[in-house]
Amino acid sequence: MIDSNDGTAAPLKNRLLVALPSEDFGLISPHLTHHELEKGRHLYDPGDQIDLVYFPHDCVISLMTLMENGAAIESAPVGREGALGLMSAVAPRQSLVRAIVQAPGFASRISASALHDAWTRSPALRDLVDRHNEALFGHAIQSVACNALHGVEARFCRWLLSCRDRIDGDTINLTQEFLADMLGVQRTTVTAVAGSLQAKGLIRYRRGVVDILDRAGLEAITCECYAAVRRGYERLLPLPFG
Amino acid sequence: MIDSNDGTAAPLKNRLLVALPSEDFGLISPHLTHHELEKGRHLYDPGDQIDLVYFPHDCVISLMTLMENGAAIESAPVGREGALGLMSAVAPRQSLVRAIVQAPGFASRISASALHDAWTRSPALRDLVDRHNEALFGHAIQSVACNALHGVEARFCRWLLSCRDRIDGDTINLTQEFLADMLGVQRTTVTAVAGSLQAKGLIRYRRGVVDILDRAGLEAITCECYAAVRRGYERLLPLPFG
DNA sequence: GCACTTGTGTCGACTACTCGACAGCACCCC
DNA sequence: GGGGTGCTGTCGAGTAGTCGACACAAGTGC
Repeated sequence: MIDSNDGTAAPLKNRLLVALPSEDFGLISPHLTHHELEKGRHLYDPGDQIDLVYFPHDCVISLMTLMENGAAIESAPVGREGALGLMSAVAPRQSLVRAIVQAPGFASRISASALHDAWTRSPALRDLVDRHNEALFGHAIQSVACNALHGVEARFCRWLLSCRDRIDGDTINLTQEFLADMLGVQRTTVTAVAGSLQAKGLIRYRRGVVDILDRAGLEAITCECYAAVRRGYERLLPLPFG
Repeated sequence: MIDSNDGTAAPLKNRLLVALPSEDFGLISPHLTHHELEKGRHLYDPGDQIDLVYFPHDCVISLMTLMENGAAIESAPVGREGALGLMSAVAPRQSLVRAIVQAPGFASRISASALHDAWTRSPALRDLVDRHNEALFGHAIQSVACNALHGVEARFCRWLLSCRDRIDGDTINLTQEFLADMLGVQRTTVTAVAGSLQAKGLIRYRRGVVDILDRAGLEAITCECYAAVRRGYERLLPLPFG
């Protein structure tokens, strides 16, 4: 448990923080604050200086690549298996993406400068940062292939499963419109796929809410990319998903 | 110029090596060897331990994500703006991808352990590695979006331009079959697009060879991703492309 | 000069997804 | 409880790209 900025305490679910040896965690814990992130909040836009690093506990942050025409598509999600802005622990960095809170929840936050100080003193932290960056890169390159080769249904399922791995519970709050943006497809296509998955009994949905009913069933029809990325995280990061 | 392993000398075109201050370069230059890489050679497969790091001078290495069905699609290219296996300077790493020589040419090579030694002693080298990894990540996430949103013609042009930036000359040796794999599309689609570009006078091609006739014309019909990635490299790495 | 291999052109049926439009329903607010 | 807003369902025309098949041409080796 860690102290919250509003006086309450909350469970420490972020895998990176949990994985740090206690003496190393002690270097950053005095600077960590606990925050509730509301859905839809923009944490960074491309070009923004990364001055705060977020360690999600039960929220999901989407890294969105922006196009000139205003389209924004998810390049990678960040949840309890990782952190947002971790590259700035090494050196000051600007964000390459728009980071938005896709699933609301709690995250621990630290200033990039405090994290950098700890980074200079903790080999364990440096190792963790390297591994995380490698896993995130692995996620990105798998998605490059996935978006070129796999159909919308498989990617839809992959997205749901990835999200599910990072939150508590089987209920995801999102509209079809939002998911269409994430996947870079038309909303009508999402409607069609969602209807088909519901007909198969894999999910149930209503206005702005999707319930996962049959996780194994989703895994059966998603593409190999889901498992490949997950294996990548599990290999490089000390602890499995929740 | 650097000495080659066969007694000849060759120009040092790799931007990372050129950017290193001379005292830092001195740390690695005794361990660098010069090699000619033939087209199609597999330098790494997924899971291989990265024991050698390659700094291309005028060749291009494709990082290919492999799928279970044997499909291999390019996630990112590496040329004179970067290096293959640079993450292993920080700590031992396994390759996530298949790395193949797409355009033949020369590269300098160093063992991962020698590079790591230099890395521990050279802040300039550490900075360069970080910047390179960041730029490569930027490339990957742009490609995630590009593959989801842009048509084959735009991606075809983007690929040609990216390749052109990393070699000397306007002639690229590749078959349509090979390019179809790179882009993750059918060969017949590549034939159609190539024919259309040739009809517009932008390229000329014959069996296994593509000549770029009108680079500006290609830039006009490629997607914004080409320029975005190039800007990313130029911002993070010290020197512009050749 | 001939056979062989390998790369390219083309055709046609098919599918996945786009894009615009509009109707209807669910939920929220007052 | 009624009105409005925003989410979802659906339709239809259109397009981009798939997939298999086959003919042909250009180089390669002998």
